Amino acid sequence: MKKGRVTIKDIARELNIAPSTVSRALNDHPAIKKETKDAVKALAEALDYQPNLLALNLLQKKSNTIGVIVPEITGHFFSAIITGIQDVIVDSEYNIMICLSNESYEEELTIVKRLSKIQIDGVLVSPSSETKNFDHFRRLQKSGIPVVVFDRDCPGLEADKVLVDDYFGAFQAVEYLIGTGCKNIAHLGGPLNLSTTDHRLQGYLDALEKNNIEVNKEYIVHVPGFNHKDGIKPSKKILELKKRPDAIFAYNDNIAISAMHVAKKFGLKIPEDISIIGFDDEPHSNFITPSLSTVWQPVYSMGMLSARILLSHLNDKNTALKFRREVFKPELVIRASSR
Amino acid sequence: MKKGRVTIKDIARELNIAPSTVSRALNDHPAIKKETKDAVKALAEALDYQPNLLALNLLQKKSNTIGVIVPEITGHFFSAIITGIQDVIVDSEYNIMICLSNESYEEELTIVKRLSKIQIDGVLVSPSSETKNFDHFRRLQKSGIPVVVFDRDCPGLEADKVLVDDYFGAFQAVEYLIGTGCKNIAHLGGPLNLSTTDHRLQGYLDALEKNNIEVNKEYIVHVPGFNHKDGIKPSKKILELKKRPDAIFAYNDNIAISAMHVAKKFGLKIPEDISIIGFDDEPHSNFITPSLSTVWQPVYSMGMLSARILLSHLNDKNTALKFRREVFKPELVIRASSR
DNA sequence: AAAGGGTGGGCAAATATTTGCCCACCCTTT
DNA sequence: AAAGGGTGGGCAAATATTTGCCCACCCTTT
Repeated sequence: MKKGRVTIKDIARELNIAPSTVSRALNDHPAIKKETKDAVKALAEALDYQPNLLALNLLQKKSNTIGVIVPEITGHFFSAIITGIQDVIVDSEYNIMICLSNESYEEELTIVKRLSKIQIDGVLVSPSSETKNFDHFRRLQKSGIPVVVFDRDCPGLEADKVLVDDYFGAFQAVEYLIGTGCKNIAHLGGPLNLSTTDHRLQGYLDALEKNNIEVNKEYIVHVPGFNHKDGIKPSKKILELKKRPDAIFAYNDNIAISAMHVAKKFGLKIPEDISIIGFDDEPHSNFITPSLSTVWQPVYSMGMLSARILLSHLNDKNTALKFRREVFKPELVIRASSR
Repeated sequence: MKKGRVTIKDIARELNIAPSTVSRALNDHPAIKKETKDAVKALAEALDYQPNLLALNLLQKKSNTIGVIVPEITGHFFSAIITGIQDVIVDSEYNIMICLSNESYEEELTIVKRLSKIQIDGVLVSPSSETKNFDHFRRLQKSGIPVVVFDRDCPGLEADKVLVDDYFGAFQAVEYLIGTGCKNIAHLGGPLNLSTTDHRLQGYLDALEKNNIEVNKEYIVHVPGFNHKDGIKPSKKILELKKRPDAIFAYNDNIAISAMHVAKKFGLKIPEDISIIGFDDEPHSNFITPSLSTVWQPVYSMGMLSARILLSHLNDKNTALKFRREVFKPELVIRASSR
């Protein structure tokens, strides 16, 4: 009793019954009479018996763990999604293992190998910005592991997907800018090779076209990454243009904030001289000066829904056959950084 | 071969040897001759044999997983620490399981129970702000699981600790404010019952005392949480004081940013009318206007060191006897929000 | 008295791997 | 010829649990 944990055999020996009977008693198997069950349960309680999940895992060939693969967590976006995922999963019998790909295809590959080695039961993934080939996810699916893709799409991969209508968000933001009289609207686009980058760019382009504004190629500059520092040079590039834009629609809030930073350094007034709109609605965006207009996304809900979809597959293997595609609508939030 | 994964027995059958021999061959046991080893390894390769870690876990009574318990991850602080932890652990044979206590003692308790049920091998923890009793961590230690505490101390708990010298950081910040001529320095303190809150407050108090400035109780207001919104009311309370302070030292950057926000609403100029200094040096703090003076902490390194200490215990059970206590020095970063 | 059926629970296999112990075989030595 | 020792590898237990199959026992029925 002192050494090692209490097992089903200890209880069996004590009660002079077979381990199998203890197992059945604890699981309320009908073939066991009430007195035996009661005795077993009482002793299990008394000895503080804890079933050994490691043995169960081996028997059931599953680890009761689901993997979550995200590019990073230092920003607010993925952290909030993970919080949503966690809050759903915590009520299930599953544990979650969070893995960071650091926006690297290589690392993502390693993670997937690792997860499949520990016999993960399901995977939630937002691919790295380098990932163009999705065969590693297909391999998971082939070995029976459901995969749910969130936020960043994997074009061509058949899987459950929980996405945001980035196109719509971008279109709205740019139409709003046009509506307030901006004529020369620049776009600080996201890193290339990302569905979100493409869709936001397309929303920008279509909003211009719909309003008969000609696209100026110089007004579109893509940033190399997602952080503040990644927005500085591109912002300068745009603001140094001979025909300086009177508005910037940025890929995300971080980039929008660097654009504001640079614009101020250039002596521009926001929003009088230039309107700036971001994307994501990070918590601090409301508290900077001027407060940032941006496109809000239901991040937490996306996390929750992704997790729920995965759980539904895990609980009912049959549903794994048809994939769901859920697209959340983002919402434009106008604050002080735009006219 | 098609159904289910390849096991050691499949290889044994194919080669007409015993499974034990296959196991020894794969593990380069000296009792196996080279030819046998080569044959086994070749076939294992050919069949894409993957050892079943679930079986190994059961045998070794360990899950090869370490748990990381943090209060939240939506802020930059814990996300960056986790990134540091992850970057160290990823090179080991361990997996990490991140658990969010949501600043709740109850949830923390549930997490610990869960982790001990899945027979976690080690734990890295920053306790919730509600946690006053550390018996759940002691129980882990008693069952042989090393516990490393980071950032937020658990007073009275004997364990490895990786902390920041909050006292020193606060002292420096306040002395700097005094040095630039501020006479009435307020402190927006952190949530109560937190080692970091206590130490930063003490640094504030001692810096005042050392410079013969009397403490004004009205100048000390504690915030209820860590986010921007939690700083609004306390900031108003302080700025509405008859004798308005000429400087604020805030518990963290979020709170400092709300203070800036409120100060601007009050028509105050920063730093002319009031200096503001935060704590944490979050990435956006450099990009707001005016850029925020703050106290930088080596977050990423703290994560790495915590993970390294835990790994050292896991690799050598003997070192578990003496606990390490590492205290990082923070650094004051002066920007534009202070005179 | 034999057959039938229900109740309660035990045996042993199964999950995949490692490892202590043993043994066969062969060569060498006395 | 017997003893001794080294090499190579097999047997079976061990890890903790579940579960298919079986069986003993008892009562009832014909």
